[in-house]
Amino acid sequence: MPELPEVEITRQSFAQALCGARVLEARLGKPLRWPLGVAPEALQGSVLGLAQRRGKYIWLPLLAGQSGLEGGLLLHLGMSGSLGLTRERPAPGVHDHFDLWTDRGLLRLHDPRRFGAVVWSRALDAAPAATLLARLGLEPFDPRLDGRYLKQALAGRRVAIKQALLAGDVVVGAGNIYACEALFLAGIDPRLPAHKLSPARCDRLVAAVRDVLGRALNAGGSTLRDFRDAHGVAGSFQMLAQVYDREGQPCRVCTTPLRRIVQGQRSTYYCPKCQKK
DNA sequence: CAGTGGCCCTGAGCGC
DNA sequence: TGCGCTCAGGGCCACT
Repeated sequence: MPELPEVEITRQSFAQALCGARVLEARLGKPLRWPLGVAPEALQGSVLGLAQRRGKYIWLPLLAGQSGLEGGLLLHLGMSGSLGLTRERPAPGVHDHFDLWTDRGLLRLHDPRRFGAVVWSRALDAAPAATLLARLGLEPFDPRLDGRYLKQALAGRRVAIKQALLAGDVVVGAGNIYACEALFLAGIDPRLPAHKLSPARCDRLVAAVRDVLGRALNAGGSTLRDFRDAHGVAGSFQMLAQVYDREGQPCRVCTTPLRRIVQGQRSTYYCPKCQKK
């Protein structure tokens, strides 16, 4: 479900409300991608700081308060995760795998596939958080990101541009849907070897990534499926997918039937006419 | 080093 | 209605 816009909207939807909240209890369900790394009881008494985002990770600072542990939780929603913030604390369902019960309500991770994670770390710049974030590329709206940077970062990389974008070690945030959409907007064939992008096309791709992610953010997260923020509020549907999940359907620009191919075991959708090598 | 494929897990959708 | 198959918005890791 969640690419950068969805993660960011999720973060925004609970960050203020929980900043300053005291942890009363933490509970784990089934194992997630990685172990929490600390006994849930140890989180009791900590005070939550303001949640931050890096790539598709959310960092929830934990301040020691009177009796708690100092550090934070690094959260990832994986493919199917979502966070909910509620006043009450209903009994957990089978797919509710992490609860943070505070004096301001319940933050609950719901994640059927369990590719998501909640990992305790003593600091954002200490292991294990720092290790997980180490290989991330620039944030899409980082002013240092421009065509020149992209060109240099892609130098010597023979993988297809779609896969380079998805890898997240150059720019973070564009997952499978938005990577397809950005390449369509930029008019670039997803199979093009990354190092072959001209400087002009690097400029266009940076602009396209920002455009797609920015519009999804403005629409309140996605747009494309069933995303809801931590209050259960759905995103608006202002951003129609141009190519994603539209195999065989006419390109909205030129009416050519769109194609689906597989790259790195992930589906790629593109327009064979609008997107060039 | 860059690139490839496997894998973690559950649920939805489809053809038969 | 049920079964078996494929696929799904992510990303780490082992291996070549």
